[in-house]
Amino acid sequence: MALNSENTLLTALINHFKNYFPLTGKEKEELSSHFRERKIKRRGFILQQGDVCKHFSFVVSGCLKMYAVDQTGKEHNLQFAMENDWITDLASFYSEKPSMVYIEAIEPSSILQIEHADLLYLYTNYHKFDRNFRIIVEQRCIELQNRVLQNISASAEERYRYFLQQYPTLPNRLPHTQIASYLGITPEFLSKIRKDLINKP
Amino acid sequence: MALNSENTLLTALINHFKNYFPLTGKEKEELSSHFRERKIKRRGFILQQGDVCKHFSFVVSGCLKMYAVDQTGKEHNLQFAMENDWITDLASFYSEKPSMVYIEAIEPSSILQIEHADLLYLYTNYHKFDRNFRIIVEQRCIELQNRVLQNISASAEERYRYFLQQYPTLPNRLPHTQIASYLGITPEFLSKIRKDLINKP
DNA sequence: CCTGACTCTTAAACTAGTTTAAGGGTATTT
DNA sequence: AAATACCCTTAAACTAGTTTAAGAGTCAGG
Repeated sequence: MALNSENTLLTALINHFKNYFPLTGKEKEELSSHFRERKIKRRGFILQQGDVCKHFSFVVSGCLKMYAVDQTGKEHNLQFAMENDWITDLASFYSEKPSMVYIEAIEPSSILQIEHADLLYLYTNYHKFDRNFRIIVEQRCIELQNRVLQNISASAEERYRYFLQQYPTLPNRLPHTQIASYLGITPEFLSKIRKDLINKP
Repeated sequence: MALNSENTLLTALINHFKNYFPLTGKEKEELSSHFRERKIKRRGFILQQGDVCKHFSFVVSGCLKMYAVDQTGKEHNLQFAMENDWITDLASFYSEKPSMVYIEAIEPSSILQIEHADLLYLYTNYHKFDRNFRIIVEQRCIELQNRVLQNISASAEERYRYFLQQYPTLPNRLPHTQIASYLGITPEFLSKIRKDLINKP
């Protein structure tokens, strides 16, 4: 497939890589031949528990969530992925074992996906893809470590304030139940926190 | 510096890389010229809050912890690093900004450290280092995500049981106050959990 | 050998967060 | 247009986890 300026999804990805080590012409061509565009409907899944996670996905537009479901049926949100975010279940993707989580679209979304074998091909043949994905994963690591720190040291109210700072647009884009699930509290208690914050912001 | 079989610290690192993409002779030589051995006393620091984290460290023996200190002076353990673990404050290391955390030896430890510029040199000149560190960071990411899931979905008792599975040797090697700090609970409550577990294991 | 600094435990009083239940609002489906 | 499902809030009763305090055990240092 030839590159052209009308291929807006792919140009979003190429621009994304400009934040790291920008791609050469040949590397861009490899992107276009190994990434596949996909539109996901609201409530559509790109991964279900029990399946092997076959793709590393880049979100061009929309919003997805990754979550685990516990024995009692409750959902626990591990990640929201919006424009220019990556999302995959790393544990399942590399081990090729069944995943413990779901990845579901919260809004209608456009994504670009690469399959496991194709990503390995890029890693093997282009130093730069190993490097750029190293950096992408490092940044995810930093985010996760901050979140762990919040979880072990901060109250629910502090965690919510931090969430608002980090994702200012999300409370308008998704139900509060989803945010409560991300913070590790009940929707009822989040409602109380929000009421308290109005009185003393 | 020439490689020889007496250099036990470095051979531990070379063996470690055999779990990923094993190193060539030349790459091993680069290790020996860019990693520096260090012995750290119990309670010795390799990073203090406010300093820039200058090293990526590989633990050959002993045990270190990374922790943040909150406004009230309480410590919150983010990571324990034992034999064959890596430890660094990624956020500070790559941004070269002051760190928010401490890294301190819990036991007398032997480590191998590489400086920021030297690691960039290895990344630039050897595809394999970018690749191996990508994999190392991915595994850390998987660990952190599991820990986040525990934090948002499981009770303190469940988290402690999971901790025992993951680090069976640690309760013998370090004070329980350290474990409580890692789990995000008070030492008093951990004590209660331990009592309960004896009665109904 | 003694002292002081940590560590672990127990227990009572407290607080942060959950559960259960109910009511009203707003989309989405039929 | 009605019906259903979902979402948000409130409140009362409950439970998980914290705080404060006190006592006993253990270890390193003078």
